[in-house]
Amino acid sequence: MKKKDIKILLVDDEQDILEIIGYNLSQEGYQIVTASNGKEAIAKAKKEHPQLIIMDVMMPEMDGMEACENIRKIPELKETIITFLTARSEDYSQVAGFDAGADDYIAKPIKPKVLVSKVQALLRRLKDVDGVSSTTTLTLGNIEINREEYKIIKDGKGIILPRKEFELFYLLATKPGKVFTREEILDKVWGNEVVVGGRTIDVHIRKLREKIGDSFFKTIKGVGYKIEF
Amino acid sequence: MKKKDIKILLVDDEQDILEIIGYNLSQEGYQIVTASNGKEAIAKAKKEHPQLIIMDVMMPEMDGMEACENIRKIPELKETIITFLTARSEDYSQVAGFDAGADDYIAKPIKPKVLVSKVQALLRRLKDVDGVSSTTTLTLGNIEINREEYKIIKDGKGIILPRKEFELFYLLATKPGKVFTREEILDKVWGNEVVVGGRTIDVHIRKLREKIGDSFFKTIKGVGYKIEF
DNA sequence: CTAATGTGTTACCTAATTGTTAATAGATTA
DNA sequence: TAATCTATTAACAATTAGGTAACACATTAG
Repeated sequence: MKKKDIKILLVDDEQDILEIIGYNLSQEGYQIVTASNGKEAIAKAKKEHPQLIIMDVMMPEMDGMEACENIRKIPELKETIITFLTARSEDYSQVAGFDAGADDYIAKPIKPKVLVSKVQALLRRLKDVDGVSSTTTLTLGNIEINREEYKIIKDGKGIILPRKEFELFYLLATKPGKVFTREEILDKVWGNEVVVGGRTIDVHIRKLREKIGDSFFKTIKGVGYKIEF
Repeated sequence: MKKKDIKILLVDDEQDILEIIGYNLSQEGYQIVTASNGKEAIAKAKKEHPQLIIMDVMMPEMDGMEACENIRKIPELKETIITFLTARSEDYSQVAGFDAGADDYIAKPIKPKVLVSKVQALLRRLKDVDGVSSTTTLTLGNIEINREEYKIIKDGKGIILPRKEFELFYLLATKPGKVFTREEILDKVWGNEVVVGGRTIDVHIRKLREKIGDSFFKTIKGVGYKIEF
């Protein structure tokens, strides 16, 4: 999904804030929709199906919490990320409207830069922003890979993998059957600047074979590795 | 807490505004106390212990900011919510106000209806306004987390946690199983601008492990921490 | 058949990460 | 004001992940 396909709903009763935030985010290429109270927010959310809602907690008519609860009840908006704008308060737990179903919060006063990077972080959860896939759970056969929990579940049993092994396995699992060349693997798991020796990948594959099962990993000589099951 | 037990201190140098706001809020059943400058505000705040202070920024003698800072220093008034009245589109005052310890601000010109609902939203933090309980407890397994009292109940026994420890535990508990990166933890528990040393999180995790039980907390090396039970 | 090339395996080293304790400064409470 | 609590840091210990060397094994070309 491209940035310009992402719609953000801003909800605040103060025009100023809507303008400032709206300006900054539209500069980034996002589509902006605004509402100035909870009721309006619900209506717009229904109509526009935004991917992200940034909403003030304190608002007349219907406050953010309430609106959030209502929005959460709408099936089409299950995937929508809702984040609150809250007056500063020291405590995370007080502020985070988790019962209401919020995903995150942003504390006032708002610095545009912070806001933008926060929004980007939130949207990273969505699939393929700018081509970078970031799905959280992969399932292949009897194996489940949970990125959020950093673990895999095979036949109901959880297996905890160290970071590199996990990343490697995860990479291969994103496209079962596809052969990943060593170069590709190095690039994606190790990063294109790191230089490692020639046996490094093999050793990691070895460990995966040990932990997950030899049969899953196929070596294509002279080319690379793939996963099969 | 009932509405009529809630005391609101209004501070403004214009008699008209005090009257209008005062009238509207007392109509709602709140107790109103007024002051016409910063010094008076501090005195009344000390004496009356209002739950909420609505204060103009621009005032003779001592302006709102200064008064706010002073009030914040008074221990008994730690819980008091302070909100400013500001002329519209002075985002300067927003930022500065928060620095002074304000919780929110209301922009002039003030529409009574908006004001009333905003006040209600602000007071929602207080327990049981109009009998609407806002007590929320998270429960996971045999552990109950009560964020109103910063305590958790494990196997019937209450454990009181210091703020940070509680916030950290609470954060992890909102999504059991999910791995929270150090970055994420810092952002949410410590705030996005605070910089703390490298061992701070570990130490807090350690204390939680001591108090709640080692087995709940999983370290994912190179990634972060998660709760499991 | 033998050399050349690529991969598998093991054991080991070390650098990065986390755990632990105690000390200190700052808050908070009595 | 003293007496506690908290949050943070510093210093050091423990752990583990990641990487490599060294060699075994396999495959293919000539």
